[in-house]
Formats: sequence, C-alpha cells, structure tokens
Amino acid sequence: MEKAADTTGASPADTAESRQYLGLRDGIAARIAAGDLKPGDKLPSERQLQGEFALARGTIREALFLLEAEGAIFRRDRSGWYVSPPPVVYDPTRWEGFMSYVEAQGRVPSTHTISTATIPADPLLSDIFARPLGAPLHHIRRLRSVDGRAVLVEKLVVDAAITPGLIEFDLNTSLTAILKRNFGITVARNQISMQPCALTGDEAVDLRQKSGLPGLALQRVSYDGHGRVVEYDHEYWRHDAVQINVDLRVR
Amino acid sequence: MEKAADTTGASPADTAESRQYLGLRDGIAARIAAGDLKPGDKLPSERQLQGEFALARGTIREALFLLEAEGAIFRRDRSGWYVSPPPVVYDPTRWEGFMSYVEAQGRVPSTHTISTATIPADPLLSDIFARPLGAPLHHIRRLRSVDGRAVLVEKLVVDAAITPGLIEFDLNTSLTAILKRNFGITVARNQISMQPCALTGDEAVDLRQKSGLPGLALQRVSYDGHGRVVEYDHEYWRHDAVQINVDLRVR
DNA sequence: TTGGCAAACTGGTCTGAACCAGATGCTCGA
DNA sequence: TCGAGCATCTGGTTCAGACCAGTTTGCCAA
Repeated sequence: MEKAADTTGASPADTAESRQYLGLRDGIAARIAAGDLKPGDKLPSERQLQGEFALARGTIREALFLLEAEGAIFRRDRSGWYVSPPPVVYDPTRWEGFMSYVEAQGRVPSTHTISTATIPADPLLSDIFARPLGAPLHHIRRLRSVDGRAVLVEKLVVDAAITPGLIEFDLNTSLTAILKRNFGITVARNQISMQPCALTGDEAVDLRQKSGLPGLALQRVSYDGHGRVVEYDHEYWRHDAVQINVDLRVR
Repeated sequence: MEKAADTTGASPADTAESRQYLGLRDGIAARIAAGDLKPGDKLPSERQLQGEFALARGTIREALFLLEAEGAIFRRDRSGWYVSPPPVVYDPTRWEGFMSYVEAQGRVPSTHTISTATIPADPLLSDIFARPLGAPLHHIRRLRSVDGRAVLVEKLVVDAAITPGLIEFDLNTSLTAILKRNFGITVARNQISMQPCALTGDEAVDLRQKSGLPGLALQRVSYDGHGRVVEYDHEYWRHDAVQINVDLRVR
C-alpha cells in the first residue's frame, strides 16, 4: 500500500526510479534492447508481470502505455502486448506507391480495399478538384499492412472524369501503377499536411486499435504536370509504424 | 458500481456511449465546440468532475487523457487542465525562422536559451558536417514558446568554423537572422526526418510535460548554396502544438 | 481428420481509497 | 506594504478488487 520509499541505489535520481512504472518500463526496454525480446515477440501477460514484479495491475499498465507511446511495443486487443517492428520510412517527395517503398525496405506490404464508391463532389471536394459541385468522384477506402500488421487506413478521392472505371480495377494493388498504366497519369507535385493525432472512430476500428491511441494524420493533394488535381488522400498511420523523411529545397 | 447503461438519448448506439469515459469526453468536447470553454480556459478539477458526473476519478482521467491525445486540452502539472489553443502551422520548406512564421500567424513567439557550448565534433557530427573529428561545433539548446506556452525544445548544432563567436550573440532571437546578417549564411536545402514520439527525460521536463506524453520529433540538416552543412537541428514538439505543411515537387 | 463449442486467458473498463508533491493563494507578522 | 510561511487545492502515483468482452486453445464429438 505504501510507496516503499525507493532506497535501492546510491543515486536516487539516476538509476533508481522514483516512480515504479518508470522502473518497470526501463526493465522491459532493457530486455528488448538486449534482444531477449525481439520484434513480434509477445510480452508476458499483465497479470503475469503483476506477479513477477509485485505491482498493481494499474501500475503495470502505466508502464506498458509508456512503452507503447514510445513505439517500443503495441497491443492486439485482448490478445496481448508485442514488441514493435521497426518503422517504415516514408518519403512523401517520392512518387512511388506504398507497395514499392515498403518492399524496397525488405518488408512485405499488403493492401485491403474496404470500400469503393463514386459520389458527387461536395463543396469541399469540388473546391479542391476545381470541378463543379456534383461532379463524379471515386472514393476509395483502403487498409494497408506491413508484414501482416495494419499500419494505416487511407481515404482517397480521385477525379472520375479522368479515371473512368477506376473502381472496377483490383485496388488491392498499387494505385500509382494503375493510374500510370491505364490512364497515363503521373504526379508532378504533392501538397502535404500532417499532424500528430489520436486515432478514433473508424480509423481506430480498422487499425484494431483502442480508440484514442496516438497516430499521424496526413493529407495529400497530388497534381499532375498540368497542375490538375489528380488525387486527394487522407492517411491515418499508427504512430509507431512510420518515419517521415523529406529532402527539399528551401524557398 | 454497475455500468449504469446510458439511457440519455433515443439512439443507444449513436450518441449514448458504451464506455463512460467516451461519453464524458464527448461532453467536454461539446462544451469546447460550443464555446463554453475557450482556448486557455481551465477545466473543472478532476475531483469536481467526479462529483458532477458521479464517476470514479480514474474514469474521469481516462476521458481527459483521450482529449489530451486528441489535442483538445493540455495539462499544467498540479495546476489543472486547460483548453488547447490552435496549433501553429509549420512549413519546413520555408526558410524563415520560428519567430517570423509564428508571428505571421498572429501569435506571440518567444525563445529562451537553455544552454550554449562549443564542443569538439564526435563521430556522428563529424560525419554530418563533413569536418574532422574534434572540429569545434556550437551546441545550442533552446526552448520556444507560443503565447507563453512552451511548445518545443530544440538542440541545434552549428559549424563553429563558419560562425565564429556565434554563441556570444543574443540567441533568444532569430538564429536565421543572425546567420544571415552576421555571417552571410542562407539555407538552400533542408533534409528533414520526423516521427511521432513520446516526450521523455529532458524534453518532458523542459516542456513541463509529464514524461511519456506524445510529441513529434523532427531532425533537420540544413545546407547552404554550396552544399555545405550549416546547421543540424533536433526539435521536440508538443504534439498538439504543431501542424506540418509541405508543398513539394515529386521526384 | 475436422469442425464446433466451451473453458481459460487476455486486455478493457470501472470502482473507491489513500497518500505524495508541486502550485497556488491567503494570512499574518515585520 | 510586502515577504515568509502555511493551508489548501490540484494533479500524480499506487493499491486491490471486480466484472466485461473478444481471443485463443484445447478437447470432444461427428
């Protein structure tokens, strides 16, 4: 019940942690660093850790949440906690799709199309695409995975006028490739906005995350060589699954 | 003790939340959206909310954490919870310093220099700056605020050979301006890497955050027109304080 | 061998209680 | 008037126990 004043070491502020969950976090982090726990490995269950460290389950979970926030571990709902694989490096300046750059990093990408539809442009999209209100736009919602783990959901919108029949294609492959091969479309410019966010609602469900876990929201507007808007994309990434790399000239 | 099945509305799955903390989150979010609570306003204390909603304090905190992860509120340690101001928009392609782009958004920026030093290059920095091991480099650590709230800490390194006496200047102003005015240095290219992270250790302390809260880590290498490395920068942002915007040509 | 079901397991949610330590505000004495 | 100091308030940490709802597993029947 009491705090069991931590008198472990000579330097109370250095190694001996004032807060128990920090100590536990360091312990688990050390196991991962030492290679006792490798990416994909399952951690002992919360109740097992409870017995092992003689801490309340809440305290155990506090440490796990911290490791999760640091990207060191992730959870699969009601299954357990697992050691995170390294993140994918993402360079938004490169116009290669997800499939190719994930593969280039020696990982196995996969895509699952959640839904497709052709919908009339609402005011916002009409504005973005510079097309009249009600102009047909393809809406595609996809879930993308790396090594079998869902890492991002995307909602993308494409101008139906320049990509007739797009949603009849197999969208579980590279959209980049489809646009280029079948419609002769390539992207010359991207406008990107991103912000750290909490994954909630649909996104959390699709990523099999508990609602409220941190993520990265990324919006992209892609233009072709004529300055025409080709694609409008909303991506929601697991925060621990991605690292952004950009190389750019300054204006 | 029981879950007190929320019978507030007509549609149990729509508005009425299955989890109490989600309901409370929505309630507070609604107050903010409605303008009852404005940016900077203090929320009722956890114990007050406890009385008001008849929930355990842990449940109250669960809802607050969620709002915090969403960037809607933030905490000041042992002072209270406050409504977040809107984020600053940050465009890494633009070579104007923090001071100018924050001001351009109608906010009040400020900078506090935590420490400065001139230190011989270690292997990593020697490599980055393409300078011999041990070459003198200026290390600067600064805390930057918007409207009085600390939003980022940065650790930056500048080649001392091309900026002699840099750390004698008043570094609480724009470094961009100092480099340009006093050393004739401008940046032509940036290489940026960023990833969502947890703020821990020094960063958390400086930002007066609890260790483990989500943030955004950003590293930047800046080059001048001759391809010479001018500056190496590590920034740690509060996750709710920044939105990244980039406009770029595709390779 | 295989399919389905049930028990066991795991994380998710919630309660309620206690004590700690920094922030804040108020009071009282100099 | 003003500063020191204390009381109070606030979030931070930890404990212990309970029940819920998906996941997993292993057994048994077809």
